[in-house]
Amino acid sequence: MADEPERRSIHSDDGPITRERILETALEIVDRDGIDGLSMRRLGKALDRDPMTLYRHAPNKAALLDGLAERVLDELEVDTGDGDWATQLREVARGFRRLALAHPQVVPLLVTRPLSTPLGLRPLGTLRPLEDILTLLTRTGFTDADALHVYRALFGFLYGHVLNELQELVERPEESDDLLRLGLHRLPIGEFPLLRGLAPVLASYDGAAELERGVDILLAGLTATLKRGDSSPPE
Amino acid sequence: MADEPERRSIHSDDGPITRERILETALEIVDRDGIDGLSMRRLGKALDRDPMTLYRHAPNKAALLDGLAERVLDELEVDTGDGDWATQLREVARGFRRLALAHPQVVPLLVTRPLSTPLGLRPLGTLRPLEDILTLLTRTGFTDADALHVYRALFGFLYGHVLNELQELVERPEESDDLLRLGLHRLPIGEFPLLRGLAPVLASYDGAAELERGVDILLAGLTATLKRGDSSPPE
DNA sequence: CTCAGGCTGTCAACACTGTAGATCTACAGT
DNA sequence: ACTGTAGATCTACAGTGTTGACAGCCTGAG
Repeated sequence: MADEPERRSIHSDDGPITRERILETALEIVDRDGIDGLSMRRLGKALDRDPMTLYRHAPNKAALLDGLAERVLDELEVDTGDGDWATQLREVARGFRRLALAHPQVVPLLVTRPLSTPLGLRPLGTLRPLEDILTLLTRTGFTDADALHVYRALFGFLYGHVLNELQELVERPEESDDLLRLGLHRLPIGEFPLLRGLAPVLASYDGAAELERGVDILLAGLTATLKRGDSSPPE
Repeated sequence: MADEPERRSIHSDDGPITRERILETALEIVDRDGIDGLSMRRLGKALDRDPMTLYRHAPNKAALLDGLAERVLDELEVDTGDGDWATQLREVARGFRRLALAHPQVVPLLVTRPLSTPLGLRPLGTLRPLEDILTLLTRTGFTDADALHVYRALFGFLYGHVLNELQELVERPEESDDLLRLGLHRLPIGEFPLLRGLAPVLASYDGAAELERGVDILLAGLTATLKRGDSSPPE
């Protein structure tokens, strides 16, 4: 793609480091080795540069992690066209889930990083989905405030669902018995009868279906609850 | 409270270290200084013991963090008596929120730690709420599987709500203007008109009310969605 | 009583972490 | 040609989790 005629350094990599490239390789490392696998030194080595170079492009490691979360969240697309708001929200939910499954190791960052930064000071990329959803909803008749509430409910549920699904994901494929595969065998039968009984259900967890069901519940609840008040659009 | 006649060591603290005491002071540290403020050495110092002592009671720092999450979650009470399931769930939601607000620094641990451990191998204390809610729901007529779905929906939403609320919590009290206090002033007016316009609403965030509204939506959606199928209870 | 074994606590050491400070290089503008 | 500046590199420091060897105590067996 990029092959500059002049090479300004001994390095085999092309050109000076950009924030983009840093975040990209950082994402690779995190995707592969988890968050704890990312250290400045390792990142530097992966970029074939001295680790200290990174501090020219980010003040902190924390800032770098923020950037990572932003970068991943940037891939979330929100259709702000004026279609059916319900299906649009559903599409957002699916997109978010897709994102989370593509980068499971980043999800803790995604849901946790914003805790450290006040809303207004967050990277713009992080706020884009919020603004998009607000426009999407207000366009179809929601109050600003109601739109905000819907956003909160949706992302509240999304965060939670994704965390739940990622938990459920851990398995031990070598075992065939559900109880064993899930590690439930160890639970005292007397104290956890229901949980143990649910082994087969737990074993056949379907995240996509679970999400759809959740969104169903949410949308049903939303239309039912918001009906009293302003002009909430139908269907 | 405790003043043993015989002192078995030079230390001013009483008796040998217990896992309980470790987790307790660890919780204090985390509540005060955040998760990053907790190191084995600091914890050791707080307990007036050599840091290495801790490894007699926990194999890892990770295990210690797990224990912390478990300890906090243990405070969640679930009324498994046969009352109105909806209000019972609502009470669980309130309890969880109370917990999160009491130990905001632990919340990331709470929602994130289980990701590393398969469900069945998690500390029993962590699974207790799940089992309790299952009994609570099945007792009132839900299918096992449906009860599980309800649990998932509820805690999905709870996790998300709590994360959202804690984000919203950050403020800067020195400012009086909402835009400034939230740091929204910096946002380009052209790109984030709605978000900026919502400053007053954002500034007057009421977590409790937001939770209630969320639970309203959830319960409304649940009763509406689960109605087709088995015998879902009324009310 | 003596002795072994197992907890609990302590110490020193290792490999690593994030990052401050100084230094070096190379290019841009006057 | 000189300077300013931004990027990159090096060194060094304080702090991290954890391993392995060692000392003391308590308990139970012989």
